[in-house]
Amino acid sequence: MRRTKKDRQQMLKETIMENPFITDEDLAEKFQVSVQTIRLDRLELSIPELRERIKYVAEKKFEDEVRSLPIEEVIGEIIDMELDQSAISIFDVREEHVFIRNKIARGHHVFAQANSLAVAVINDELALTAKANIKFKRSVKQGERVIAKAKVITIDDGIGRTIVEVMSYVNNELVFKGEFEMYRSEKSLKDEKR
Amino acid sequence: MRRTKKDRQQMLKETIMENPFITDEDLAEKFQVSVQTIRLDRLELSIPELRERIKYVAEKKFEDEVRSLPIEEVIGEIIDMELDQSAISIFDVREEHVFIRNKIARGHHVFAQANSLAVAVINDELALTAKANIKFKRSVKQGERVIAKAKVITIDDGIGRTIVEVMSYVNNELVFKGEFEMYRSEKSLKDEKR
DNA sequence: ACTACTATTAGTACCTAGTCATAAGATCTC
DNA sequence: GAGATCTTATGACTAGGTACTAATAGTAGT
Repeated sequence: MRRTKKDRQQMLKETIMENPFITDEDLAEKFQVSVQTIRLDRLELSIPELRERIKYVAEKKFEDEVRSLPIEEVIGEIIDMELDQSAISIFDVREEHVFIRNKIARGHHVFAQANSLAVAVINDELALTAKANIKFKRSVKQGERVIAKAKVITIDDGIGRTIVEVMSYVNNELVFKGEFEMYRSEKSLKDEKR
Repeated sequence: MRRTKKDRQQMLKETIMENPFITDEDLAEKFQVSVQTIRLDRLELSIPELRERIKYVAEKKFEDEVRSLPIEEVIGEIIDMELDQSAISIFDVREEHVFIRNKIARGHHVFAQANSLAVAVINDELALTAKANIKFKRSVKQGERVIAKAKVITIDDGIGRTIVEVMSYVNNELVFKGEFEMYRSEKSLKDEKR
């Protein structure tokens, strides 16, 4: 025994955790034991073989991708939308959106939800944010659900600017307020709207 | 020939593209040809075998992960920093940051760089954005490098607010300007600073 | 010293999803 | 009908394993 079995198995776990691409042969070399010992260890620890490990990583990537791609288009999920008028989206604050230390949501995520909703509500090919005036009323914590409501205030076809107001709430409490001046490339299609 | 060779190879490419986890046997079944034909096709199209494909996906996921974890803390890379005074970060606009249609960077990414730099420059345990007044001067395109410069304007220990101004440039041209009013939990440690 | 036990190593057969090379049959074109 | 291209079959070999059996080494208890 180079070291105790327990020790080796603990290290084996960690080694594979941080590099799932390592073969039994390499592991045997690393721990100065036979390949069979490594296999027994994996069996006891129920660590799958190299190919299964790699497959698992790849499959997770695939899942993540299909999840992140549509979400990337609009931050949060749109639940109501009337083009050039109003829109509502919800956004669940998860681990990846918060500061590690205090679990408070990073400002730019709350902003991103509001901003992308402001972009989405504009009935146009090209909508860009020109200016924004925002206020974070209170901090949002991990686990909370933010409901953003966008309202188109004015559509000025002359200079191609549209003002959108976005209010975001957690449990009916205002947490964020923003006024977005949006640039649009074309005239609004529905001129009867105010 | 069920269909022409070219046709089949085109479809093969697409099939594997959208599901890299498919075996030659399944592909042979799907296209009603022998396994050998599929292998010849892959050879001609230089599509690697199943295991190599899976490995590639898994490896990319690994790269992405180590890249995204530290970057997530501050959007962009900090290249200069004097706490409570100034800071500079760079941010390369890539595919995932732009609108598909026009390759223009989504506003919230440019905002995120500026906002997280404003958070980082504050010499405090807890720094949150309270208000922000921002202007997008011109749109930023995919492939461009945005350099954000943050400057602490005032530190008011009385109400625990700090004003940070962030200017972002592409090739020395101002693309974004923002004034952030930051909330901080404690007094600044260096009171001699203005 | 002998036994009991765990830990380790060795060896074999088998598996999947391939590779490479060769040969033979099928189909299309001229 | 001959050639060229395409398709299929066959056999030998590979990596990185599983599953199982068997032998050996080392330590502890009596």
